[in-house]
Amino acid sequence: MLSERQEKILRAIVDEYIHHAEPVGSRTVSKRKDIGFSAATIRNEMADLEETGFLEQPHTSAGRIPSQFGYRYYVDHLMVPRHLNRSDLMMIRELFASQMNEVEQTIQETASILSRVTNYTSIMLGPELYDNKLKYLQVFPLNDHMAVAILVTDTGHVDQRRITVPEGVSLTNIEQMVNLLNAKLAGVPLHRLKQTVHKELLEEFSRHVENYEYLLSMIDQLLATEAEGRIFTSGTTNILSQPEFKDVEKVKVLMELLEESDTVARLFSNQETGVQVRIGHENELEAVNNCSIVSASFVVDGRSLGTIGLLGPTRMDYQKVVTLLDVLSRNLSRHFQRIYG
Amino acid sequence: MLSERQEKILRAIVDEYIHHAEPVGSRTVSKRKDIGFSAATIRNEMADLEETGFLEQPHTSAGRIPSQFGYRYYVDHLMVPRHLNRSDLMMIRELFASQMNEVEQTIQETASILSRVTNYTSIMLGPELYDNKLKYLQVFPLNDHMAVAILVTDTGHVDQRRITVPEGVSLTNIEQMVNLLNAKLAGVPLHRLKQTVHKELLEEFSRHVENYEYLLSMIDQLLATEAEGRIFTSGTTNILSQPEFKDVEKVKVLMELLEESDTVARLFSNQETGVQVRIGHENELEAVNNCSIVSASFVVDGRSLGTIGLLGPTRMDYQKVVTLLDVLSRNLSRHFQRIYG
DNA sequence: ACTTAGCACTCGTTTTTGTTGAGTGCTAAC
DNA sequence: GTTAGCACTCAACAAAAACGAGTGCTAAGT
Repeated sequence: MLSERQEKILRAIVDEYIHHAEPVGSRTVSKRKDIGFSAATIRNEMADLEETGFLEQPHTSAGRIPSQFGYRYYVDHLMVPRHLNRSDLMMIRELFASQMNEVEQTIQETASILSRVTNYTSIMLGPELYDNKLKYLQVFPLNDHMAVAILVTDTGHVDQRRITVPEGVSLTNIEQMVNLLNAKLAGVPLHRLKQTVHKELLEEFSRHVENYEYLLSMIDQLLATEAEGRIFTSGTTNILSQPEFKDVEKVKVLMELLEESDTVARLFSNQETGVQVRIGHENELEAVNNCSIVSASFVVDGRSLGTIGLLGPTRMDYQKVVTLLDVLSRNLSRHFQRIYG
Repeated sequence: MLSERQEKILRAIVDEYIHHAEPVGSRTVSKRKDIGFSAATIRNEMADLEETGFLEQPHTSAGRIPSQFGYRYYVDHLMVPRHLNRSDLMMIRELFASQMNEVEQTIQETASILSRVTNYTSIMLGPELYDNKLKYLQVFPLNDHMAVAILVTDTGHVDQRRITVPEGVSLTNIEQMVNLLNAKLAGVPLHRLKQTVHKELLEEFSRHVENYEYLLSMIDQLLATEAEGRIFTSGTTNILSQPEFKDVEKVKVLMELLEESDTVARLFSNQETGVQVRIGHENELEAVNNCSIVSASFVVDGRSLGTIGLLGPTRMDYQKVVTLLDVLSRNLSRHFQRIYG
């Protein structure tokens, strides 16, 4: 356990390092208002803190920087959630006061604000459409061999896909099919559509719909569950402003990671309630072992609808970021609750 | 005018520099198979080429690098469009052999291939929906105060938006409205929808539709022409592999530029037929004065449908890039022609 | 008249050496 | 238990030296 004085010193060092990105020396700490001890005393404590693993020394004659363990302690016990400043609050107020009907739009703009306010890279995972239920299905023919299919889900998401119409299928055929599908598939989760058709409806089809063999390929195109682009990022370039990423090689690793959507999804998915902080090695992926990821999910009717998160160096302004994500996720939850509820 | 020998030398230098990114010395040139002169002779010619502005010398005792003027001459007169290698050709074949019904998907995947094959950043401008004509309009109510509107255009593009239903508007109202709008707006270009309603249809509305005042706000939401995300990029991180961008600051400038979609659209828009090469200062924007942009547009029924382009350092593999863009744009044109035609 | 070997010279890059100063650990005094 | 003082360490910066790729010029060769 840390003494009160040690905590004071650790907090001071983390604060200092977060803002100046340079090893903190004993003198710097002792000069702070909230510290009443001489540099020498601090030095002794710092040596202890290093021994216990809270601090590290880049080299013998340098100041100390927090270890990842130190950050963890800071986040868990030392930091005081800070109030947001006026202008940031205003931005958020305005965002949610404006009329945003589209889920995607809301998410994208939230991400944008988040990255602008924090100067980190923000990432948002949109809702999994996966288990949304089909509400309505429609097909518009475009010409002899092409048509547009539209799937509306219970949450109001619209999925569209262009499909090719097989030779020998008439408009009436399509209509019949669509009617039948609508009657039978309403309420079925998207990811089970195809399965349901193949297992339960084929027979029915053969009885009610002419030419049904030709229609099969069309149905399959229609019901394919697509790999969806539900990831939104903003402020990717902010990474470039961080001193820990002045080396292009490091930037590259991160950027490439951000381009792989499944990796990002895995990295940011967050089942917990409240704000979650993952520091350095607490992240599975090696590429982000010197980064921190802070995330929070937003919830409608008790079900997680998506996640909102930030990616930055381990030297992250946790105080600010945590309150910000807390506020934003609550706002998002409320916002979507109002739309869906 | 350049002598044949000078052309040979210039070509050699550009080739060499494109592949090794380092100033080319007289010895290196003289050692090439296609050159039959001693280093001393080359040196003399090089001095001349520098005087005429085709070459530059980073400093006194370094080799020469092509000037932007030199690249221009190379592109216009010296380079021989190279055949694509087998594996690249295969990739392209496969791409267009696969069934791609979605315009967006096609474009995105083409961009992806383009960046992988070239190791530059690829950018594609999708079709302007702007003057597509409305084919069909539909509204699905989601609950008492929300609905989804779907607009299908003559080219088969589907636009969707979520709208709020004003207090006091009934389902019947909506149906009436949609029917009337469909009857009156079919064939009107998207960007003139709103205008058309306000100028020509308001009176008609008041006669045929109950509660039409309440519906007005809904119509406006419905017909708003949105700023569309028609830009696709791929391989942004490739920039980071170029030696000319080993300085983070330079990367930052470019990356930030790539995040502004209107700037990108302006930079890449290309009205010409065939492949267009813009070298360094030939680009208006200062931020890309040390970059080259090569682009080609694809065409359906004589109308440009979009542009496909590459962003890289002025030291770009023009031979490869030009043929590649040529092939891809032709393929794209043919592909879309088949779908739309 | 053109080409080329030879050589002195230039200048960025790399290596070496020297200097500085922030910061430490330890000791001894308070 | 706290703090002033001091010797010590070591990265960072700067100056100096060595290196070498490449040039321009000259003079000899064809």
